[in-house]
Order: sequence, then C-alpha cells, then structure tokens
Amino acid sequence: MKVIFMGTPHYGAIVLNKLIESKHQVVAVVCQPDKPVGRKQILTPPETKVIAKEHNIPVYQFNKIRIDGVETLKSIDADIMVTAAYGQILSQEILDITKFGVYNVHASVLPKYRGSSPIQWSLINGEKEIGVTILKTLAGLDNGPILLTESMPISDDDTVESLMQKLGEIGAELMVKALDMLENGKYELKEQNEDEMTYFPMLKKEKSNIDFSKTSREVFNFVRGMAEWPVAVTNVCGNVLKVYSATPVSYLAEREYEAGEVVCATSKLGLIVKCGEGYVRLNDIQPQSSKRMKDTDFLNGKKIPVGTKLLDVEFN
RNA sequence: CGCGGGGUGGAGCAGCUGGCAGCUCGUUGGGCUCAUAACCCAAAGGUCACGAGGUUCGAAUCCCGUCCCCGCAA
Repeated sequence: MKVIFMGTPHYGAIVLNKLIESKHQVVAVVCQPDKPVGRKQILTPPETKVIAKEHNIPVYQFNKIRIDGVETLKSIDADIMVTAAYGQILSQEILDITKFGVYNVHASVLPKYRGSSPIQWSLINGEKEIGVTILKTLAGLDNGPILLTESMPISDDDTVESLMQKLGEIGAELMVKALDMLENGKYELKEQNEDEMTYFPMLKKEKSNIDFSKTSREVFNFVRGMAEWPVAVTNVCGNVLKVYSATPVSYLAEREYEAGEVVCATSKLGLIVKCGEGYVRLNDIQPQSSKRMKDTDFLNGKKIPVGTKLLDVEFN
C-alpha cells in the first residue's frame, strides 16, 4: 500500500523505519516544522524528517495541517495515512482523503489512557501493564474503532524512555501487520467500550511538584513518569531541585519525621526524604543553575540539614 | 543583543572587600572491627576555562576580550 506517514519524535521514527523496511511504500512523510532547540535556538529537524531524507522520501511540514495541508495531501497518490505521535489534530476533511482513512499507533490499551501522554500516566499511576493499540482515527480523541492491540508488563526498571522504545517497536510491527490486514481485506474493527474509557491530559510543568505525603512507591512512580518532561521538582531551601529518579529505600530513622522532611543528607548515603509512607532517596537530581548529578555528588558540595522540609516550587 | 547562574586536583563545592589553594567525597597505601551506610592514620593528585591582555610589589580574587557549560523563557 502507498502510505503517507505522519509522525515527529523518536517514537514515530521507530514506526517509520519499520514501515520503510516493509513491503509497503511510504510515499510521503509529514512532520512538525523544524523547531528551535536550546538556548542557541538552533533549528532542529524532527527525527522522522532526517530518516525520510535518508530514504529520499518527500517531507512535508505544515504549520497547521488542517489549513495549509489539505490541498497538498490530496495531491499525493496514497491509499492510507498512518500517524504516530504527529502532534497535530486532523480535520474530518483530511481523514477522508485516502481510501482507507487514517490509522494511529497509540501507546496504551484503549479505551484506557486516551490522551497525549499514555506512557507517562501509566507509570505515574503505577500500572503493571501497558500496551499498544492500532486504531482508526475518527474526529474525536483516540476514540476510533480498534484494529489490533498488544499489551506488555511494566517493570520497576522501566522508564518513559525504555517504554517508548519498546512500545515503539511493538507498535511498528503491529502497524505493518495492520497494513497487511487492511490490504487483504481480512480484518475487523471493534468499537471501543466508552464505559471503560479513561482520559489523561497533557503533563504540565505547573503540576510537576512532588507530593511527599504520598507513599514512597507513588513518589517513585510519579518521578519516573515525569522524568523525560517536565521533570518532577521540589523546593530545597528556596532553590528548585529537579528530580530525575527517586527510589524507595528502607531507613532506620532516629526519630519521627514529617512527610517531606529530609531524613538523611550525607555524601555516603545520599539524600533521603520521608514520605507519607516509607522513604525515598532522590538519587538523580539537578540543582538550580547546575547540571544533572548524583545526590551524593550534590551533597559533597552542599550541606542540607536533617529535618529540612521540602516545599512546593511556585510557578508564575 | 531575551533574563539569570557558572567554569578552582577524578566528582561536587568554598575561597572573589587582592597576600602560602581549602572543604566534603573518591582514588592509592596502611591500621582497627565478628561485622557495617562505621572509624583511625598516611599519600598521590591544581599552569584556579582561555588571552606572552590590563591594573598591582603581588591576581583564583579587580578591569578588558574570547570560548564553553547550565537554569528559566521559547
């Protein structure tokens, strides 16, 4: 089949690579415009664009696809459109352009975890399983009928990054399979059960404060779910501390501590904080105006008194 | 010229109202302990980002220029 691929970041790139390897033909790649990255604001092309160029596939980058993309897409001779983390909402007009319409790879077992950050939310909520769904895109949000689903367990070692990689690979295979099925006409679309639907919004920086009144396990999950972006934060003596990793630890405290109080801060043991239940060690952190480092390194240069209360960071 | 922080032994930092380069950790060697997230002793390791720059009797510290790193904002 002739496929128009729409996707932007790494997760999409995994799928794109697989499609290119398959017997199907990727006739065009659509991705978000190049974005200025970093302090230097260097224009950086999305990963999918780079791959497309390597394979001499035409690339299209629309500012607003529903407005400036329609005519172009219509002019491309394709059977189907495939989306994988594209980053823009498609209009009904676009959904109708190709014979088979649009199919999407979503990183959850729908109808659970609709929304843009299923991997992150699955981690934050402490799910034991996650998966990939191939669905037909309708006008609504991740609500189309399901073609294929595959689930996999989440382990304590998993991070947003590792899951993205694994799910990207699973999703890539499923998508190729889906294209085969569609081409052969042997497939069945199953409507989603709206009663079982759950939806989670985009993550926000304003909601990145760690709530230490939760259990150490919940803090651990929150931190790893946020680790890629926007990164969990807490306020240490007036300074923002980004936390990339917090692991539950057992600790013998000399006295009772409140949730959010520093229980131990030595360069041997690390930075240990009391939670609503149990303790966590903030072992991979980034102090304000500084680089990412281990807690033990941080404590070599900075002394934090035991009993210091970690507060919320205020965002303006 | 978006705003701000910073470049000091392997790591993280202090020193910056000029005057012998310091702290915590790591490393190496030795000691103690049934044992340790423990402790004791000793050692190695730095042209203080760069500039045959400026000021000075003297600069890590003050001035000038350059480069690099980081946070915020996007």
